[in-house]
Amino acid sequence: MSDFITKRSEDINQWYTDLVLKGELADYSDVRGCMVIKPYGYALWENMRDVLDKMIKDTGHVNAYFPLFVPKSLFEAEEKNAEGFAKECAVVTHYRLKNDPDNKGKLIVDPEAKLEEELVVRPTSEAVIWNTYRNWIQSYRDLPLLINQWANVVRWEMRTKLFLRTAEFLWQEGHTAHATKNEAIAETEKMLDVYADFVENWLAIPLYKGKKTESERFAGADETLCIEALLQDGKALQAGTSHFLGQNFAKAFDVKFQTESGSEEYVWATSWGVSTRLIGALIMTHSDDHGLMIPPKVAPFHVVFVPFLQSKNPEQNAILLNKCEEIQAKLKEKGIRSKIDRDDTKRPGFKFAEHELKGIPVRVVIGPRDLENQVVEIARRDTLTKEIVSQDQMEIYIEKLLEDIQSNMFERAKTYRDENTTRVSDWDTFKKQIEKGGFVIANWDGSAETEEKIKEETKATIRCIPFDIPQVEGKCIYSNKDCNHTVLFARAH
RNA sequence: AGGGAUGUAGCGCAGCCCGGUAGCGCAUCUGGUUUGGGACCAGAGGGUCGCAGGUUCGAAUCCUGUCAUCCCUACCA
Repeated sequence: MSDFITKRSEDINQWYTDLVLKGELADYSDVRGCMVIKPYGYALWENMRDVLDKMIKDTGHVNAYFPLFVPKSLFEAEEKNAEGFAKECAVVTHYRLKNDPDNKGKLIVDPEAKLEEELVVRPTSEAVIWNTYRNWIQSYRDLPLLINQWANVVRWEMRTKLFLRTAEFLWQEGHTAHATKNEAIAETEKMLDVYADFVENWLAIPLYKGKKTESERFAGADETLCIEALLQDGKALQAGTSHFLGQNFAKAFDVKFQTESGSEEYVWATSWGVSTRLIGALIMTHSDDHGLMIPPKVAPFHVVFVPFLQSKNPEQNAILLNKCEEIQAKLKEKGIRSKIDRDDTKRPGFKFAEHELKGIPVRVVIGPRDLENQVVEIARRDTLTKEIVSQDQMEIYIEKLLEDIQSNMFERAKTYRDENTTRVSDWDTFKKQIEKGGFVIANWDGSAETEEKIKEETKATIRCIPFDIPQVEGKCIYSNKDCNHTVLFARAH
């Protein structure tokens, strides 16, 4: 059947693409490198966004919106940041089209309408925001300034992959200004914890938290903290980052404030972001050969009802649908989102497969036999098991079941992650382990040269210097020098 | 950006070598029989063959260019 998806064991990249397309999360567009997020995928994003937005606000931040376009002169003000993004920027050079005199009905760029200064389509908003902050910050009383924005950004990628790497993507970016270095560092750490909380407890994706090495650091940052996930293809994925920007942007944009004692100082900055890439992480962490598996806490629908409708039996259909609506109303009181599959042209087996493909956590099946017996059949997506449950108190059963599914999905992902995290101490084992996939814990001498050599020879990078794995004395996996940096290696997306 | 492959109906493909009326399967629509794990029968609709040039009496087919997608490298959230 054409609707079947490729098995993970056959081709995991095709499996992933099948899940996104056939699960109706997104579609390819006719625009290079850009995708269309379909209603079902966008509903998932909205749920994720709403939860995270609340967490960001609960930690004292407010939302604002800054322009899509960045004048080139502003963009280049912070040199390291500009250099880091330069080769993936889309640039607007003209502001007008006109009719093509040689080709009726076609348009050409009007050469008369060249912009005096080119506009960079934001790959990130530090430049525009810091240029604005200069005007907003005069005194220590204006600090801290804690602002977040939900926006789209563009990074001109050569090779794209649905959700995981697209030219345009949606994200949130927080940009904060502080009076002291310590306060900015605390903010950087706090937001990393917010991300970790969100990703582990809502998306059910286990993480390693840590800090980036200098070579993996965000351009323009003094320190980059990150959360790293392990996907089912054995590759690591940076799921979110939080940057301590020092005074780099304050100096580049001349953002100073007057202290209580009257002196003038540059402010300290942070920025932090997560994107629609998290949807890719979610898909690649939880799904199986039957399709998507969406954690209940962010699923567009918690429950789908499949009544056994028969096109020639409208009376019975009405009774079945009534029963579904009755249960649906009770579920709604508990905050459980559900939908009823009212299609009477498809057979039940087809529908089961369809809803499994879309990853709906719980399926409630009800037919004439169940009506007689006052029961329903409840199937859970994570284990694919079914149970017959009495119709009274169903909403309590389902509420509990959703919690079980959420925690089971996290535990299962954590087991996979832990089983694929290996500590090694010799180079041969290191290479073999990297080849197999997963995280490899090893000691590193701290030098960029060693890091680079390891990358050249194994394609593995240092994902982070992890916070939750003890730093131990030992010899560097590559150079054999004594050292005490214990780091996390993996091949990454 | 480099190497390889592919663009023909909504999807998956055949036809191309050897130029001569556009095909198949799935999906869709209509009617009927079905319905507790991806139903069956009959009929119907749907395509400027990625796009632009060229060769030719004639191009899906040959030639040139171009764009896009997929895989492998490089880069990246």
